[in-house]
Amino acid sequence: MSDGDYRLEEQIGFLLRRAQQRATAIFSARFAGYGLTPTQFAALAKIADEGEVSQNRLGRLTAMDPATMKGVIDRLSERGLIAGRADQEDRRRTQWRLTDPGAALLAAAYGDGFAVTAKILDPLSPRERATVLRLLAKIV
Amino acid sequence: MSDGDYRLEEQIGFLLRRAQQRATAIFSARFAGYGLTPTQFAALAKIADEGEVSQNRLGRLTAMDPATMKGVIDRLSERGLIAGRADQEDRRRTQWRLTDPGAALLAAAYGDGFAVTAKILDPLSPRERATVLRLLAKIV
DNA sequence: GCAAATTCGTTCGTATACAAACAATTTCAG
DNA sequence: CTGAAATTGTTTGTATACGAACGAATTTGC
Repeated sequence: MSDGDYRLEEQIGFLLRRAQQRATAIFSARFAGYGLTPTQFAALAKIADEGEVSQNRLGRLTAMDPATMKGVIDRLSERGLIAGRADQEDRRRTQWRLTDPGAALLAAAYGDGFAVTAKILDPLSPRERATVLRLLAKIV
Repeated sequence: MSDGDYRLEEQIGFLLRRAQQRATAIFSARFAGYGLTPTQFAALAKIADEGEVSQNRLGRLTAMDPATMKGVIDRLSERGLIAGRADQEDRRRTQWRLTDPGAALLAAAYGDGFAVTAKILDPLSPRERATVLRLLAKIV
């Protein structure tokens, strides 16, 4: 396989990495005031959806492995945005829910979440936006 | 903005993060024998393209900031895959090139790079593959 | 020419991301 | 019922990723 054939800029992996860099940058700019990262926001949103959820299950819902999930949970918990309790039925589990400040912060932030999505997709036409979402969902 | 409106799974940022997780997993499985990460492979491929390249310029070509680039350079250099020399014309710069073992490893790995790309795109039709590359290039 | 601005590379701190190994607990199979 | 298997959460180590601040060197603007 000759060198000249491999064009990094055309590889899907490289494009995905760069697209995610731009997406994260747009998110960070918009969420600087909240002090939330993309993964932290995803965790809060999913806890809100579930009402109460175990740590590992939250990890599966937000696509974080257990080790990563622990760090995210620890930081949200230290900030008082979520609270955990030991599960009586399964003593391995910790169930997590939003605190009132966490719910209030999330409620205020949802609109910015939509704004981030809109800005990331801004270079595309409405038709292209639907296409890219559909194709990405297929390769996930 | 009501909670129920925000569906994490449909946000472009979340899809990009999950797609990249899958891409990285496929890369890691294929490149386990080389002990190369996606960014390390990208750096080697770009150094090969350039012949000789400064650290910051390599970072721009591979989409890594200077702090990240340093870590990647250090690990490739410690393994003897690349070698650096002080630039006489601009004494702030270090110029990097492949060593013979680095060039040999890269030559052997190119084919696996194509295989990774093919496997990531496997769920898509040829037409869809071209579309997703084109749309991702637009949002980068 | 020369001060200001920029560039190059480094360092520190924080936050994902994941492999691997682990103890505690629960579930499953025979 | 009981030993094996699976699940839950933790810890350690390695590797991106990037903001911020920094000294050294170079380029720019006037």
